[in-house]
Amino acid sequence: MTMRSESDAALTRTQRARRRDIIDAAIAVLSQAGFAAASVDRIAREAATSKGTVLYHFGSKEGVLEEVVRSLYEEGGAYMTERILAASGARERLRVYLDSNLRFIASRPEHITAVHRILENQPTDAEDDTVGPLRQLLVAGQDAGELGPFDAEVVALMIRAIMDGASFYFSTHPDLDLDRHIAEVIRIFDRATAVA
Amino acid sequence: MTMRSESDAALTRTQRARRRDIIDAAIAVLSQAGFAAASVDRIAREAATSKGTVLYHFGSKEGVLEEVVRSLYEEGGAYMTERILAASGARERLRVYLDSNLRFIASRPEHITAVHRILENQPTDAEDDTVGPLRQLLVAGQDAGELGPFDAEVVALMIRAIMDGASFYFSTHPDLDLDRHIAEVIRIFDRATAVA
Amino acid sequence: MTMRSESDAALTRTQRARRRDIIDAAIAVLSQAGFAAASVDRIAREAATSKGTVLYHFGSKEGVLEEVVRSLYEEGGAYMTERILAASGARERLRVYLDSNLRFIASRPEHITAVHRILENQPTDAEDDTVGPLRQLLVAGQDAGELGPFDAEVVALMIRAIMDGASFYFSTHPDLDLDRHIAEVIRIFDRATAVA
Amino acid sequence: MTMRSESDAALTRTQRARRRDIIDAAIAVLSQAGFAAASVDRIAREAATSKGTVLYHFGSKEGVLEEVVRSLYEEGGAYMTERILAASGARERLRVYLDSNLRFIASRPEHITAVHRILENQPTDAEDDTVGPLRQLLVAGQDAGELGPFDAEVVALMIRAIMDGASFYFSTHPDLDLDRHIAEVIRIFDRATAVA
DNA sequence: GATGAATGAGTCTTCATTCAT
DNA sequence: TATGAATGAAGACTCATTCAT
Repeated sequence: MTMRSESDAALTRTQRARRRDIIDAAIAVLSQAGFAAASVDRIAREAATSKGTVLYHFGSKEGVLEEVVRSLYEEGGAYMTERILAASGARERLRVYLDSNLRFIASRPEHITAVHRILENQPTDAEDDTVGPLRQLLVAGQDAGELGPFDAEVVALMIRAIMDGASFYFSTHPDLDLDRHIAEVIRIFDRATAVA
Repeated sequence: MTMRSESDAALTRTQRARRRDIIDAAIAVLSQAGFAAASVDRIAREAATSKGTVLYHFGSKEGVLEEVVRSLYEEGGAYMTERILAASGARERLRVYLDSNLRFIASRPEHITAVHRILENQPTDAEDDTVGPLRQLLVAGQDAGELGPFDAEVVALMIRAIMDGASFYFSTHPDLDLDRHIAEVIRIFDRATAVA
Repeated sequence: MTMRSESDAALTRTQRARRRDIIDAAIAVLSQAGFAAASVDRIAREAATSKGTVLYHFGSKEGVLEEVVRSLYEEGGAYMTERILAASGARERLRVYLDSNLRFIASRPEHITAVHRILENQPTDAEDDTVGPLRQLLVAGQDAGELGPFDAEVVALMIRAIMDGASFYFSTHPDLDLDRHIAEVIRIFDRATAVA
Repeated sequence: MTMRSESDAALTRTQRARRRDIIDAAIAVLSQAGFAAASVDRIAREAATSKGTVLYHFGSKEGVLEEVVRSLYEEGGAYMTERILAASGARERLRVYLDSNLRFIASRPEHITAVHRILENQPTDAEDDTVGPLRQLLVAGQDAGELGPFDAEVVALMIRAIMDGASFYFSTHPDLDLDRHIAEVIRIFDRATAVA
């Protein structure tokens, strides 16, 4: 074991870069070749390194996949949370939720596809958490009289389903008019949640 | 050949019944344990038979999975097509589309989850075909003046995404009030596609 | 078990024909597709029957292969032995040996290829017996002063090797001038065994 | 990288040595137990290693067998080609061909048997190439007036057949007098190809 | 007599992981 | 830090054989 202090920034930076390379490679293989093809060896070759090195950095294949998932959530949270919190009013917050979510999805379709494939192939499915905050947002809007009397659970589910479906559609339609697409989704949920 | 009564089923399974058992087992394993866990051996044990028997009847693992997919499409087509064709007018046809689709999904959530997992783990993804007919239905309604000036492609995609998401939700919420859920979805798309 | 007397010629004839069909199918598969491809199932399909039927008639796969070998030896013996015994003098007998052997090989190249493939893939190799009679023929000729002072063992081996090689050559060169080929082989061994 | 002495061989096998071990094991199993018995597992055990290691080094079973064939051709070419080219005159060249060929066969009968078994069990058989050069040698000798008016194709085939048969005979008769055997073969073909 | 169905043993191959260097 | 080598577990598939009908 080599000694390595926290302040040894040069090495740490190298290490981080190498980890980033491997995660990027994993994302590329997962999104382009599918879950079954994403072996440690294939990811290593995509990252121009060796199987041993991948496992040296992440301990196990599961470690790599967890980092692929974690980093997406981290980036997604950073991207969306402040935008949504900055919005005032439930209606505006819903608009920003849809807008920032779809823009984030469009900005990294491969990463999102990769995470989908990982989650679909894992026994643990506790995705319900992603619906909770959204439902709360809607219910708060209804309580405040800003949003109409729709079923918040159903609408939240619809929105989640549309977000999940969007990544697949975006990655297969690179020439999409994103602004128009987003505007249309917002318009429809504006109508769906209107008070009148 | 001796005549066999229906009640003799335990001893004299016909080939069709054995195939059905295996397909049911494959659906159960795929939906409950995921694609990666769905080995031929696991499916065989779930069907209370042997690996060799599964491959004897279907030739290969791929043959089993293809039959899982095929049988769902067959059943789904039979279930929905006549209902939708029977409807008059684009608005009514859209309602029937949503209703029959969601009822079919709710009637066999495991089968649908299984097919999702198979398609997600296959290289070839040409699911766009499922959006085409729906878009045509919407455009026809717009041309006839029955439906408003929304973006038919976007709405069709939203509907497809919601259908795809529904099977997961239905299978994880068995106590769901299906009628209410369906009514809400229909209400929202009624609004979204309203002329005014 | 059905009763079947020896005089029940109709059934016996059927049975013999069926066995013959299966042996012919085995020969065809072995010679055309190789030993590895010669599964019971493949042989059965080639014979337009079922795996169960093949095993019913021959007990095991080994039984089929043994019959392929046995029938060739039987036919070969019947074809060659009387011709060779009818020849007078060692030199003439050697000529007839070469001639009848090569003609027999040319008459059923597939059967001979099939037997080669079987023997090559069996642990038991006691092919030396085929050289013995030939060596005796040569030695007798030398003792009688008809043949020269060559090494009988080596010449016998050469002849056997040429016979073995001939079947492969004959089956890959159907347009061969057999008479000329045989004449040449005889001429060479006439010279090789000449007294002077 | 530490310097390693030759005597350190037990601990630090180089990849080439390990590959050689596996090829030797494959040759041993093929020649002693036959093609059907030559499973990857059996070869691995013969090489005192594991199935995984064999496939790690050669990629597939086919890769192992190809190397068994390739290495024999390489060694045979190196052994014979220079000797034959060094000979002057067709008659002398034929003698050297027979001599070097038989000596090479006698020097590694197991390897040759192994290659025979591999080629016999492969669909593609284009062994005719081995006859071509030999026939050319004979025809050149006839054109030069050194060799008599025999059928070059037939004689070439006879020689090839004898070479092929020799490996089997040599491996089953380890106490053979090789020099005498070779001398006899050469004598016979000297006579067979004599001008007079 | 004949055959469809079933099965267990054996084969090749992939792959995540461990380890020595 | 990095990696080549090695390995065992698991998977899909083939196939000879058994058995009930």
